[in-house]
This record gives sequence, structure tokens and C-alpha cells, in this order.
Amino acid sequence: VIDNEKRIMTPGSLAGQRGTKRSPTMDVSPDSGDPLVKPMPRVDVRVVLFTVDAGRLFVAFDEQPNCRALPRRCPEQAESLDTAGTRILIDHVGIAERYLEQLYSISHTHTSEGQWTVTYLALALACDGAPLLDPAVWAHARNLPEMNPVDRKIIDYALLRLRPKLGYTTIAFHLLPPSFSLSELQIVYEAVLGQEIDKRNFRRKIPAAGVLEATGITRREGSHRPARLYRFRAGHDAETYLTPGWAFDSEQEAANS
Amino acid sequence: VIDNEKRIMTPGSLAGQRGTKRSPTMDVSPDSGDPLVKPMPRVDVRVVLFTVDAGRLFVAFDEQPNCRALPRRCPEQAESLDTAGTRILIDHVGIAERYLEQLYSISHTHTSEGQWTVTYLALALACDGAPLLDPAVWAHARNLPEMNPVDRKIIDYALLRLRPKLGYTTIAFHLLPPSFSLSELQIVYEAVLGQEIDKRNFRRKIPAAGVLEATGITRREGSHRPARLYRFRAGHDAETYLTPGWAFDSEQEAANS
DNA sequence: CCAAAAGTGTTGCTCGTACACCCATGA
DNA sequence: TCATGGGTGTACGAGCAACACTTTTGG
Repeated sequence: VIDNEKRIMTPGSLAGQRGTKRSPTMDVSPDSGDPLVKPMPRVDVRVVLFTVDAGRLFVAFDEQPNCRALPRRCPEQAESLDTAGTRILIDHVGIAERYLEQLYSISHTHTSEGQWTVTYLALALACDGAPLLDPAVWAHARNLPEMNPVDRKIIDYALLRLRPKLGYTTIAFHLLPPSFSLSELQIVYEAVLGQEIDKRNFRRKIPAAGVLEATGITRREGSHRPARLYRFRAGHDAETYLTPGWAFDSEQEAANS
Repeated sequence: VIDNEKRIMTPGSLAGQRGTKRSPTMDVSPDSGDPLVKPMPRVDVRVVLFTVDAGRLFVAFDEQPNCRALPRRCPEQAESLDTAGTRILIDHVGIAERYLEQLYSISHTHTSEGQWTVTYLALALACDGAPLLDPAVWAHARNLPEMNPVDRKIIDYALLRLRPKLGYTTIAFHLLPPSFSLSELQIVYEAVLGQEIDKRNFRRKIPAAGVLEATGITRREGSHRPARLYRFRAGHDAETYLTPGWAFDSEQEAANS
């Protein structure tokens, strides 16, 4: 079982399932290797979880009171990295992410903590049930609190990777409910990019990409013209871009020397 | 000390030093943490080393006879990931790379080997001294030998990442000697991309990027017009793109909780 | 009728791509 | 003089950025 770097982008929002596609099996095979185990550096996994609410981008911190640190965890033996990422979010933030992507592995020898850290980027939906916008958990990405500089760098890097992905993937879907207006989509883009977008260019370019589908429904909410709602097409063929085929079945995997 | 994902791209070829920029300090600080160490999964590091020779792209394998596997190693405790990558190449291939970049960390639980693997992409110069094109070490990237499927996937992914980088970085420099003709540069691009490039477009676009500098020297080699030689400008400002600032001094690092 | 958000087209520029011939040299 | 690789310019189309007004609704 091998982690996927980037998952299928078909929006889980459509059918209700999560967008994060996992490997089919998650079983734990006993380590059939030699008994002499050299001491290995300790490893932790840290996750940068973003969400967008009211046009603002938020980052999740560990839910321990006033703990201004990224949710993290030392994965257990035989736990996959991806699984660790998901469990971190459930255990330390109380959120199930909709998108999870590994970012980078760093080795830092000056800390007393784990020497190696595997970092993840995750996306979740703001109003998806969980206790959101709890100021003990969520911090505005444009105004991050005091925190250790390693976590700060990891957040900066996560944003650096997330932003250009808006342009060539459909990753923004994971920050939106199953149906949405073009204005809502634009607000998500603006929140992540941190800058305004021209409305007319946006409304020409996004539908031209062919990943949207009109629901036919309009939503009235206020003293103005109602908005047409859209959803993401199930079969859109984007996202082969730079996506590795980290998919093995067990037999192939067992052939690894 | 934290690994850099992507290094400064100014070609080491210019001044003779390696293009791979390392963190300033590499010291090993004792693990001052708690004594109870949970058993951690084993980790290995594997490197995909490319070079170009005679217009063909080659991948290095472990130099053990007929060992069709990527050079790998289980890093020692307190060894940084980058350092492990470099040492793998020196110890198992006998080559010092000119560029080293971390790719991705995978967790595979079905193998008897290390459960986690950190993968690296490296570039080296073909005719730079070392025993090159030794068929026991180098395999043509377009015609890879039988090998375990995990390593095969890692190579595929390395190439998938390397190719687009030619377009927006100066990474190709690390596959060329300090001075070179535009034709030689084009041959490197074609070898990596696996497809031909229009000569006129290439010769308009590359100089327009502003990273080249004419040496004023021409090279005569054959019964045809001599070629102008170029080098890469020392101060070209590219390569801030997507490059994280994984640079910490020790004091900041120590502040990590 | 007013406020407020939804919705809509055109123009100019830049960049990428396609394409064919002359130049300088050594043998 | 010929074979060989070095070197050059133009024209078309795609895609992006800039820019302002009309429409529909609720109050």
C-alpha cells in the first residue's frame, strides 16, 4: 500500500463521499524482516488544514487550549503516512478532511522532538458540521498567531503549493459544498490567492474549463437577483497532471526487493 | 537544519562548485528528548540519478553487479535526509551529484523492507570524471530493464517531475558543462523531454529568458560552422518559483516545540 | 425607487507554434 | 564542391488582462 500524492479530484461533494481517495487496503502486515533493527530517527507527521469561511482562509491548529502548533502525531508502526494524516485531523482537530496531499519531508536535527517530519496539506469544508471557526482551533491565514518557526514555514509552504494548484486543478471543489454559485467559487479563489479576481474574466474562464455543470436551480437570498447554482462534473478528465500512479496491488508490492 | 526542497539554481558549473546548496550546518545534536522511544517504522532513502550522454537520458542503478534497483540506504540516526541522498550516490554509484531534490515519501506496508521510503531526484554530468555509461550502472531511461515495480514507479515519477521543471527553471544547467553551445542545450532538453524541439523557437526562447551569457568563445569541431559557447549567468533571478524557504538558523530551529 | 449582487463582450497584447533557408567550416 | 551542423524571421492563433453597464430581486 503506497500513498497517493494527489488524489482523484472528482468532487466527493457530488456523491457525498470524501474526495480523498485512499488505497483499497489498509491492512497491517507483520514485518517479516530481519530481527536486527537499527535505531531509526523518530518521525512525526504534521498537517496544514485549510478552510474558507466568509471569504477568509483559515488554518487549523491543534485543539489543545492555546496550543499554537500544527496538528501532529508520531505515527505508529505499520501505519501509513496518509492514514496518519487523516487520523491527526480526526483526533486533534475533530475534522475529517476532504482532500489530503503530502507536501514534503524535512529533517531537523536541532530539535528535541522527532528528527524527521512529513508534512501534509489538507482541505475541509467550513460549514460541514464540525465545530468551526472556534478561535482556539482556527486562525486567519493572513494573520497567523505567534508560533514556532518550523510550523510557520510549513504553513507558508503549504500555501505556496496550494495557490498555483487552483489554476490547473479542480482542488477548490473541496472547499465548497456540493452546489454553489459562481460568486461563491470566486470568493474561494480570492480567499486562497489573497487577491481579487476580475469577475468577468473569472466567469468566462471557469465554465470554459468544462468542469462545471449547471444544476438548473437558482438560489434567492437577499434583495437582489438570484444566483444560478452549479456542481462539478463527475467525469471531468482533469487531474492527470503531475499525478503519479502510486497505486499498487499487493502482489506487485510484494515483488519489491 | 532542514532540507531544502529546491536549491538555488545558479549553476555550480560556473564557479566549479556543486549546484546543490546545502544548509550551512550539518552538525549532529544529541537527542535530548524523553528516553521512552516508541518503535518507529524503518525508513530508507532512494535516489533517481539522471544524466544525459549522447542525446540520451540515463538512470543510475546500484553498482552491485546486476542489481537492477535504485541506489538506496537506510539513513543513520541524526543523518539528514539530504545528506543521506548524497551519500547514497557516492557510496553506491561513485558519483557526486550536481543537483538533489526531494520528491516524495511513500509508505509501503507489504514489503519486508523499510516501511517508509523517501525518494530523491538527482542530476549529474555525464563526462565529469566518474566511470560513466558503465552498463552495469546506467540504463537508458527509454528502455529500462526489468526491476521491482516500486522502483519503476519512482523513476516514472522522477521523470514526471523533472520534465516540466525544464520549462520554468534552469535545472538543465546541471546536466551540462560550464560552457556549452545552444545545440548542446537543446539536445539535453530533447533527451529529458523525450521529444524533438523546433530549433528556431528554442533559440529565440532560451536567450530571451535572460539566464544565458555569451562567453565570446566559439568552438570548432567538425566540418561546419563553429558554435558560439554560452554559460549561465551567475545572478539570474529565476528559481524563486515554488521554492520554499526551508532555511533556518539554529536558534530559530531550537524554538520548535 | 433604491440598494445589492448577478450577469454579460470587446479589445489589445503576449506568448507559443509552425515553418525553410543561408552561413561557415573541414575534408 | 559538398556534407555538416550553426544560425536566423515571420505569420497565425490562443489565451490572458483590462475595462462598465444592465438585470433581477427584496425591502
